Amino acid sequence: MPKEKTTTRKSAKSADKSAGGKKKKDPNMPKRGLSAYMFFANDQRDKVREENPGIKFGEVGKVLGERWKALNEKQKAPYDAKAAADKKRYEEEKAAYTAGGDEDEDEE
DNA sequence: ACCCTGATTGTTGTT
DNA sequence: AACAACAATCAGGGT
Repeated sequence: MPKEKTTTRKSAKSADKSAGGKKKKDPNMPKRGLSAYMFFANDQRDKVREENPGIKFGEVGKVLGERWKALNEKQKAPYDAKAAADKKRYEEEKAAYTAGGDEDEDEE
C-alpha cells in the first residue's frame, strides 16, 4: 500500500481502556473474515510445532508473530490473499446484514 | 469529515 | 468451554 497516513495514527491499539464506548452488537452481526495472521498460523502452526517439539501455545504464538513480521510482503501475499478472500465472504454477510436481515427466508 | 475504539478471527494446550 | 499472547482487520459511533 503505497500510501501512508500523514496523521499521527497513534497506534490504534486498545491501549486506553478509558474509552467507554459501547458498540451495539447486532443480532445479524456477521463474523468478519479471518486475518492474514489466521491463515499464516494455519500453515505455520504445523511447521512451528515440528521445529519446536513440545512447544507450548505461548511460545508458538510468540515465535509465530515474529516469523510473521519477518515475512516480506511477498510471503504475506498468499496469506493476505486468503484474508482478502475471506473478507469478501464477510462482505456478503455484511451486505445481507445491512440489507435488513430478515427478508423472506424460510430456509434456515 | 476525520479519528478512534471495540469486537472478532484462529492456533494450541491446559484446567 | 474458556483462556492465554500474537497480529490483522473492519465497521460504526463519536467529536
